[in-house]
Amino acid sequence: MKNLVQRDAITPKPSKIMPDPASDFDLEQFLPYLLNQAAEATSHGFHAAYRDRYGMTRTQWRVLANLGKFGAMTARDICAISHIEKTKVSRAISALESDQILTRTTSDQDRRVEILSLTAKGMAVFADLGQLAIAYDAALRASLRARLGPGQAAQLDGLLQLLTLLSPPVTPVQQKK
Amino acid sequence: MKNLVQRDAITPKPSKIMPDPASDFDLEQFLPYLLNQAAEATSHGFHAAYRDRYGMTRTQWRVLANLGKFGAMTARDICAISHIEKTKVSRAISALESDQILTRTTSDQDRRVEILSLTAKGMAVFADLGQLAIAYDAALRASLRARLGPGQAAQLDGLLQLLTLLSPPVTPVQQKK
DNA sequence: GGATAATAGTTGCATCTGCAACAAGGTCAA
DNA sequence: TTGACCTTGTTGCAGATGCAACTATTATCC
Repeated sequence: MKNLVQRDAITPKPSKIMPDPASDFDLEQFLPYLLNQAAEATSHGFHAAYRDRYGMTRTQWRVLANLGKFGAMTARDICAISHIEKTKVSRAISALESDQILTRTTSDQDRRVEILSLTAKGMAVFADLGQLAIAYDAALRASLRARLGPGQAAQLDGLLQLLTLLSPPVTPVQQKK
Repeated sequence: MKNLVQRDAITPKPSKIMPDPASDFDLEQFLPYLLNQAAEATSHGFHAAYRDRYGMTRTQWRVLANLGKFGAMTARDICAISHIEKTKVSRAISALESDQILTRTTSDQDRRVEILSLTAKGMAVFADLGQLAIAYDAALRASLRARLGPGQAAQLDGLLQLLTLLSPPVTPVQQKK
């Protein structure tokens, strides 16, 4: 490895002097990278909605959206459904509780568990943001369809869901400790 | 909205008492959400690689990958290519410099600009992580193809790139101030 | 029963992040 | 050349995050 000196000090392009394993890797085709780019780009546009209107975090918005969509459930359920870290969920719940968006009730069957349900205010906020989300999503998909035709665009959801399901088990790069 | 009390105290399923605009919104079809899920899931698997081996951040890894792939460039270029916030890039660069992964040289033409180039060590690290990334990506895509057939799987990259390009202009939900 | 392990959720702490404000250099025109 | 303005990159700071360790409760199994 010692001989890999600054390449542009020698030749403008990578020379064939020695096989360069790094050059096989193309960032722009690396799936995690592409997904992150697309996720950041699309999320950022909607960020203003929950932030400016209700001072909410992305995590808070997601917790709200899960409760709004699926009804009362526990923090654990939200973690399982959304794949968000439990501490993130825990803190989002605290914040949403202080803002009177949701209430917690300790379960009778299992007193470790707290059942979360939206307040009337929480439901109203969800309804409001839900409307905006629908519009935003529709605009995104319309642009996609306009450029790709309905066929390709329609497959996106399935691909993404599959990737989400697939990923945890897929060959971990290296043992975790 | 007042009459929407805790639903499970009344009926197990949402009643039809009043039209509920929120119910039109389906989180599981919201593109930013789907993308984030997939991005988090796939990125997390690779996280261990750059973290455990080199103590690197996701941002640091991306800056490294860009420099490795495209050669010497400025912080601004990295921002433009990767759509990462400039402060994030700035701090990643500082960290990578302390770790002797890259060096900065002030440009002669424009002394605001700093040209970043990988050191020999930086190239070695990039080569190492690049190998792992290729394997990881290949595993992901193989699983995709196995479940969807080569046709659909092949379209994913294009869809994601398009989404990334498309997103900034797409109807901002609300004016930013 | 009672030790042991598992589970739900929280907290401490170090680090990372986003945003606004900033310094330093460049551009351009009158 | 001077001043208004743009651009590159950094910093201050408040807040968000990840991870490990923790409490409280329930489950398991001898």
